[in-house]
Amino acid sequence: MAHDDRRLRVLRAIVQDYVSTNDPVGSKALAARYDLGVSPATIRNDMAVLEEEGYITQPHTSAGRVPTDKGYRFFVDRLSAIKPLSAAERKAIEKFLDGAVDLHDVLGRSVRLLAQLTRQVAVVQYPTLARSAVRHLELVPLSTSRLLMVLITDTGRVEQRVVEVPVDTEADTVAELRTLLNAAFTGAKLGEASDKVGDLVDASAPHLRPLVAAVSATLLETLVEPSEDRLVIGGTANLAQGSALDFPGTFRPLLEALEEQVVVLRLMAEVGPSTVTVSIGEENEHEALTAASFVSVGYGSGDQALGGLGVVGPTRMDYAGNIAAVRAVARYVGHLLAES
Amino acid sequence: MAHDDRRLRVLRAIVQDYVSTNDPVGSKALAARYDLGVSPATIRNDMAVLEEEGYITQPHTSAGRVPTDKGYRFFVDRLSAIKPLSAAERKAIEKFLDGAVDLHDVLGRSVRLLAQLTRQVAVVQYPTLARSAVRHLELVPLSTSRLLMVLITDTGRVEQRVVEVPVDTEADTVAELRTLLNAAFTGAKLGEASDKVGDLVDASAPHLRPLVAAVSATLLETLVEPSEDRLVIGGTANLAQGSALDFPGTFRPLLEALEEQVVVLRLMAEVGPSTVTVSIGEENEHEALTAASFVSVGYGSGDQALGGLGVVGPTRMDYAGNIAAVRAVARYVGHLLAES
DNA sequence: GCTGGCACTCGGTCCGCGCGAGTGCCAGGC
DNA sequence: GCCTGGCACTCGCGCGGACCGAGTGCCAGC
Repeated sequence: MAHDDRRLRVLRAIVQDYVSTNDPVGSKALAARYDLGVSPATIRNDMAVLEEEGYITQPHTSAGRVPTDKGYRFFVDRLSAIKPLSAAERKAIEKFLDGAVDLHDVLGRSVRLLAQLTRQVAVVQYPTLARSAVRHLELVPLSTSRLLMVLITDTGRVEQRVVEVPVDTEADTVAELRTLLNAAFTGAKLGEASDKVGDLVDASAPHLRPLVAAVSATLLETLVEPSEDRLVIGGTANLAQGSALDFPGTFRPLLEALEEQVVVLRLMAEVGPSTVTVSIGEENEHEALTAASFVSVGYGSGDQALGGLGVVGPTRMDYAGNIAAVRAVARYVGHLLAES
Repeated sequence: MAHDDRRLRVLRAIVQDYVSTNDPVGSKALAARYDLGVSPATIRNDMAVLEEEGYITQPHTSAGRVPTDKGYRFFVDRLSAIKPLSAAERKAIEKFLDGAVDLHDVLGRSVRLLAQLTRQVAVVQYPTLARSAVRHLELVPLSTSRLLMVLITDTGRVEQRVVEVPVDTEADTVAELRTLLNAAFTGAKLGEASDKVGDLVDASAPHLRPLVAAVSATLLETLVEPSEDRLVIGGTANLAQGSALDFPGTFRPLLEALEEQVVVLRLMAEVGPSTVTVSIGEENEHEALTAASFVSVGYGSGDQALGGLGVVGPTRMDYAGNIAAVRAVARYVGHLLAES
């Protein structure tokens, strides 16, 4: 009804106002700045209801209202149209990401870009190995009993491991082994590599078997932590902005949690491609993030995300803008990775 | 003389006290806590001299004294014995760095370790490519006109670049090319690679020449920014510690400068192996660092540093401890890199 | 040349007060 | 029935003054 509708508009106005001014917002200010068509007194009544329902709260008596996590959640869920980026912004994105020479460069630029667009802390995950495919597997002899295995994926990741081989190995054997392994693995998703290993060992010539087994084992090891998950973080300077205002006490725990990576990776694990996930304040399980919001999305062209990226900031953030920015950057990153 | 000697002891006591308490230190407190053998009044006289000479200063009248940059410099230059790390600390270092699987892992652990030992922001530079030697050069055909060049160095760095080749190329040709390039470059320092390129092109079979030229050019491109210099930063949370106390205004500019990397890299460019460099406050050219000190050293077993590492913190830091920690970690990193 | 004493300075903290923003409630009007 | 204007009330914030104490510089005496 018209009733609820107005209340929604009031809530929206409160969120917008608070996000931009960082001051608890009162009924008079609302009436003055937003064309709600009613008097402050009416707005007060609505605000009382909104407060009772838990969408807003007063920091103290005789102060204005501030959205609660629930209020932000409601607001975010009703964000009808994602505001598209301006032409200038799109231009900036292209210009920023263009000319990246490799994966590291692409992700480094992305994180800087995202931090700059949103003025928040940006986080970009490397493409997961499990969902990448083998482009090439290289073996470099280090000594007769040690090989350097270098895995190159189609997403541009490179992992290297030293393999201790059980028997002394000559150059010819290594070449044989390399050919065999590449024939078997090139083009295969790493997540499915473990299925192939058994058969591959059985099917190899006897003198290669222990070698195939050793290298395959090392290959599979790259799929577990810590190498599997890597993260680039940027824009932490943005935290120092209104830190005192936005984060009670200090934001040290937040920085620590970000450096831990684990926390962020867990959040990122849930993201799907093209659907932006927003988790707000107390919705975050980790304690250090209960005053923060996390906007994230997967990137990658297929149906399954190769990795995730997002921004972390105070719950008092420009959700519409950040969602748009995160989505746009993810799309570009997806394209760039598909291209190379 | 005994005179100057006592004054030095007073300065040292002031530095130590201020570092540990973060309070401007007065004559009475000094006399009480440090066994200087004289009364507060005498200390006051010494302090007046030290202030006149520019080693200490008062934040305001009726406050205690605080060391100036010059005071810290003097103190650092007279740090007679570097206090060795405790056995427990050495143990911790070994334990922390042990089991690293690759370069990324080694440097990531080092930066965390250093941040933890010093409670400052830690910075670790990747080994410079120019001073690394080629371990292997791999070429993976992407299409008939594009090759993926993967450079693997003896320091564990891996760089990849797409090479657009001028003519369509078949698998056999690529194999030839790979053999040729590896024969030429394997074991060579990258810094000296440019000398070889000319001769190599001339000496190659005519059908390979444009390919050799293209790949060599790309190889040399890896030696310039931005790929040449990479940095890992950790422990930024430590900045949030006493930030308000240690950094006037906010420490935002400092975080920004760290993220820029360029500033730190320039500082790092000057470090030599085994000689710890300390630059204090205003000695740093970059404005954001004028309230900070930087303790750095090169790592690497040879006579020339492969890269640098260090810590950044307020001028009010435990120089002796940080120097010891930085040096110890650098030594371990050097060993680890030499091993693999 | 060191020491104890003394007067002085001045920043930090606490307290009390007035201001103003903002609220809740109520009676009246569309 | 819902909105509106009016009104009394609450309470955080900012300001100014007073107090306190740490610390200093100076000086006379040992």
